[in-house]
Amino acid sequence: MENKREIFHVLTRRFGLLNKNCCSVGGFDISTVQSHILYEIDKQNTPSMQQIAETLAMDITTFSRQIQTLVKMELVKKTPSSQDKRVSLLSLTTQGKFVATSIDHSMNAYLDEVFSHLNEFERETVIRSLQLLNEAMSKSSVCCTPLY
Amino acid sequence: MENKREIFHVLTRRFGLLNKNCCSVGGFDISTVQSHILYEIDKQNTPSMQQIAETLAMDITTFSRQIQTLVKMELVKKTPSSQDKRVSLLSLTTQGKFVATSIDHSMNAYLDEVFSHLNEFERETVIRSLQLLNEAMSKSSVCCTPLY
DNA sequence: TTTATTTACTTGCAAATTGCAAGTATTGTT
DNA sequence: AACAATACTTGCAATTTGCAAGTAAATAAA
Repeated sequence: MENKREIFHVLTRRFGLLNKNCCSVGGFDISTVQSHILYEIDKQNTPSMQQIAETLAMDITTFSRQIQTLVKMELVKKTPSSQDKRVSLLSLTTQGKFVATSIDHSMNAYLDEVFSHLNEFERETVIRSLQLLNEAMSKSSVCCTPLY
Repeated sequence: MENKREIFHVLTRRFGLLNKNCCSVGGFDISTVQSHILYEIDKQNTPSMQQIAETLAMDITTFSRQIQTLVKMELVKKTPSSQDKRVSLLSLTTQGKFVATSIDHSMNAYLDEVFSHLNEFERETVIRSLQLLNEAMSKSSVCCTPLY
């Protein structure tokens, strides 16, 4: 299979599957989108709604409602900014942090299992290549603009 | 970023974006899922519903309805099998074939643009690595089982 | 051959997700 | 002070999803 599209088609689907079966942690049933949101909140330093929505290239209204859900689940906390009262700053609750960490662990475990089918050299090459691909996509004008 | 999860998180999101902005062809507005369905029908030889649904790891009921939509759009044709009257064989209409081909072209163009940010050596390494990754995922027990 | 089981789908909800339009506060700008 | 811009939030309405339950045909068992 020399065809790039073919490779990406399969890869996309597989990533979807990987992301799907990763997100049930201690009674919580987290959707893929929600796990991405938790991940980004965890990574950034008390970000605003806008920030995360833009990073994930999500519509702000959809994002707003997802956050409402996550707040109800007591995984995310919304704090009004003292600087700018329009802004809500996002952070993980203790529970949220726990869930995010758990997902991170299981995702890494999944990935380790996947990579165990490669030898050391291949593993390193693949990782390096994915980084290169990420960089290429970030430079691309046709897609993938956010997610710096 | 040595963290595998980080890499996959970003890559997953970027793939999502790439897949999203690829699918408006001549008046038709194709969703990502639908483009994947068209792709697989085109690839396989008059497959059954089950076959495609399984390949794409989709719930058969969801799939059934997606096919109904695609049939209404006159992109897909459903032919009852003469061998087994329970089975519906899927094929692309002329229009469907055209749409599938157009999407394929534009996806490849997007990918070419992305890869243009790499040099020849990197390009080949990355492609080869993605193939390796696909193989590793196909061997994995934790995910990605269909999509042989 | 009749009866039961499995297979290949299709429909009935009911819930979740999405995005555009329109609205509410704030904040910044003439 | 008046107007525009920003950071969200709500009102739909369409789409998508999956489990349960149903139909019809094929296969296995009695």
